[in-house]
Amino acid sequence: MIVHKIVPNISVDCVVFGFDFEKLNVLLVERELRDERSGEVKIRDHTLAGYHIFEDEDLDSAAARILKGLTGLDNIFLEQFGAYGQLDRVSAPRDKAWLDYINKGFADRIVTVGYLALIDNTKVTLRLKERNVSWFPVTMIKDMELAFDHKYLFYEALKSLQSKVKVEPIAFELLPDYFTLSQLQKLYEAVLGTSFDKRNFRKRVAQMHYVIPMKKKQQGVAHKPAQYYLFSREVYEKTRKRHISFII
Amino acid sequence: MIVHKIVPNISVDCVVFGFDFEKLNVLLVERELRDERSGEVKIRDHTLAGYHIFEDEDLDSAAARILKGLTGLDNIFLEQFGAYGQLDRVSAPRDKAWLDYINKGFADRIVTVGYLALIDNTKVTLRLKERNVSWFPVTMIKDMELAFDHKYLFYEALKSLQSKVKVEPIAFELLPDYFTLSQLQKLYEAVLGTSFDKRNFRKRVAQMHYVIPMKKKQQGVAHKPAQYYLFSREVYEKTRKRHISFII
DNA sequence: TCTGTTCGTGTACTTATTACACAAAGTTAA
DNA sequence: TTAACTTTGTGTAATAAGTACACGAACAGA
Repeated sequence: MIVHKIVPNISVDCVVFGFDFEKLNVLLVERELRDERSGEVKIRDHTLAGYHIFEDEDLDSAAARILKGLTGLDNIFLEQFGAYGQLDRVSAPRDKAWLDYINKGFADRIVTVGYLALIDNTKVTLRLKERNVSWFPVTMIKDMELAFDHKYLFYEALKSLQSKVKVEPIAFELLPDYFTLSQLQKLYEAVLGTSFDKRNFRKRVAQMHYVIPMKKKQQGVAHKPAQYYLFSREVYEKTRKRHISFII
Repeated sequence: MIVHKIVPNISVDCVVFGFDFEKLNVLLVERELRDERSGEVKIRDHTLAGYHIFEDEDLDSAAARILKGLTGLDNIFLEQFGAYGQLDRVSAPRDKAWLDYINKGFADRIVTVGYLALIDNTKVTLRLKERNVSWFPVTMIKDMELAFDHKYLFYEALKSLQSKVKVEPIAFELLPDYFTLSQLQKLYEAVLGTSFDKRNFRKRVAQMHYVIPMKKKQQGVAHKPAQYYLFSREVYEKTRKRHISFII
């Protein structure tokens, strides 16, 4: 087994989003510190999925490694949303206590690179419960305690997702290979926190020639079955408008 | 004088853009290494404006410090465009030789945070020649030798500028407080590498109510004098469309 | 006063955006 | 087998935005 040396002052943190066809969720890891003798819980809160980078890996690989460990998945959509180096980002008392406790030789001053990860919920679910990892609706985060500056990082990631989703076809990363238009609409609504008119939304999608109806329909639903669609990256690449001209 | 300790494995690099009313330029620092005895030039190329961060400053401050040193200006528009941590980004022979030469205790493996800086050319020019710093047209970069991975970083910054300029009113950071519509158009054209129809461009600008005509006109030009305009951030903030709905 | 230069404007056509309501196709349960 | 339930899928009319395209007006300088 190869032992990797960590870089003590550089980490990556992944904000992992998933969509359950109802709402947008984020993956968090529970953090718990108990008093050695009394067993009393001293810290119980949540953190993003993150860790230090290794000396022999680059940033993207570090993020991919962390996600692989957490979800078992490779080839997850991963994109940076920023680097964070505030002097006090790791220095709250609870966080210092935690770092003392795990005592892995991390520095006092850690710069972290934030990664946005989008995963297709239908491909995962299983391996999560092995560890104290679970999904939380993004609307719930505001009321939660998060470690370090992770609540701030989460909102940075969400903002980044919201702007990217308007301009790149990344929403499909959150959906299975085929999906209905209602699911697509719910996804956009969940990400952007708005709602759309169904007919107008579909008119728009109809202009995206890379969202292609399949022969398949829904089965076994207690209502008119919906048509399935798929996202074609090839068609996207070929037909994407070189929108050179939407100034603000 | 306070001596700051540097963080040996974290730097920031600034891609500083300026606009001279004709073309888009980028600020580069000349790097020269001569043989100690013969005086023979061993390395002569250019680098971005960058340096290691200090232990007692955050990333944004480090970038601001570097720009202040180079241009004398405070309050420059500064925004991250990414973090770069490839294992080999600093290991080309010429770059190793350089790092040996300056011998400042930098690490072999440096993660850098890229900052995009936009400056109003009319406010600077002076202090540049103090140091071996000068403007280069962005179109010339492809034919230049740049240190480390700085050519790559430059193109990353350019891409980031190109996408941001379509969606945020940051172009104005590159212009003086008042400007003509032709200057604004030339700027968009220089940044995006396209050209626009004059009438259509103006129709568009007319929808941006935060671009406001002033009483002033150009003077002393050998043609019909142009109206000056200004950018109002207040009006922008008030009237900006919450464009919740431009899916791709 | 003539030349050269850049400024500033309008129209006709096509394409997108918005607001809004109801029948059709399934399942389930009586 | 029928009725109730639920979600799907569709169209129109009116407004706004995007595109392609050409010429007179205002100034400096010779």
